[in-house]
Amino acid sequence: MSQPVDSGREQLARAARRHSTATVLYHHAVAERLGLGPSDHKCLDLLLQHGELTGSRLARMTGLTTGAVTGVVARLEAAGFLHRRPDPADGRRQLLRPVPERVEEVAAVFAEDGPDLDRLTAGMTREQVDAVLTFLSRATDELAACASRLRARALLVGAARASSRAPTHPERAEEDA
Amino acid sequence: MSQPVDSGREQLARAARRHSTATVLYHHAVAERLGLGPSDHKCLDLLLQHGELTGSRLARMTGLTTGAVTGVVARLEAAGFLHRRPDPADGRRQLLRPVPERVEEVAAVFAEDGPDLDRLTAGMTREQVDAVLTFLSRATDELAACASRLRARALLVGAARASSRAPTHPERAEEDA
DNA sequence: TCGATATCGCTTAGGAGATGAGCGAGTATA
DNA sequence: TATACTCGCTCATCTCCTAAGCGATATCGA
Repeated sequence: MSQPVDSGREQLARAARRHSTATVLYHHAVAERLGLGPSDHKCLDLLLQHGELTGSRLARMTGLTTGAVTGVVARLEAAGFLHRRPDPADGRRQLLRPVPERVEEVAAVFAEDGPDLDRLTAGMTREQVDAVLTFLSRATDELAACASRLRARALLVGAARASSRAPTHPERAEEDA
Repeated sequence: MSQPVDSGREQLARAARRHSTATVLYHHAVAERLGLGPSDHKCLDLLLQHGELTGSRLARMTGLTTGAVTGVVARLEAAGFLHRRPDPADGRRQLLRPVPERVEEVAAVFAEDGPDLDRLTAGMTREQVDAVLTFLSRATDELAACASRLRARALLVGAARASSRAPTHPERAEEDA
């Protein structure tokens, strides 16, 4: 292996890649455990992190069409994970928020069959944990930005193919995640 | 907020959760960019990390049925991402391996629209980067183990429902990922 | 103030992809 | 050698996503 710096970077790239794959597989397994599809779980996750969202916002964040989101919301509501109410400020909108009791069940799955954070940081100093925290936070922002870039580019290609005529499709990806 | 320790743990949990969601969304966006479905991308990822796998192993690792894997392999092969050859040691098996040239295209997508690792670790000492590396590595193992546990449990439930008669379904999840 | 345009969530038709079951071929075990 | 298992594949079926378009509401411009 070349210099320690390059070796370290490659090591990190590999580790991040493997971690990424493991995360995706785990996320899918959790969804199945909850009796949800991957998209449903994704949306529920976003809902838990944001507290309250509209359907269109959810569509923009996930890259799903509004039609797909309608299905997701219907399933999540039927399963009792989600409560919806009309937006008092905008008659077109629905405000979606997770249902606390059901959310606790989700949290229970994570507690029972999720990674043990204490074990992950065992033997680390506060400074080292902070470094991990910084890395995760930066990576989250980067990933969200990259995903939005990728989706925006895909839309441009799609728009070029269909030329003008904007469909129901999300007009532009959202950097927020 | 309570004690700094608890606060730190919760902070880490939240960061990990957000990072996880962002990862899943990014993974999906990359798949679309490559013209692949999420499962296809997942399998390709595993193939890239392991070099060569059999179909049944892929099914066990992803939790997909063998029927689904047949479709995944057919699509990946048609798209030129994958080469397959019969296992000389076992006439039933097919050995699947990624095609180098196409893999470079995938790598190009990551390079162009992937997170910049240097920026993520900017300002960190070697020791801090090592901490991140340790965390990622441990988390990867934990996630793989948890996913396999979840899937194994789901299979038990399924087996209890269908009682005996094992289907084509993956008999047990694999810890390896 | 009022018409034009956008956005919201929903619906529908159609298709892609996953499941679940079962098959023949090949391998391991008794 | 006979039996049980594993491999990858096929088929019918189902679920979920896309693409397109609709009515209702909101916003902007003249």
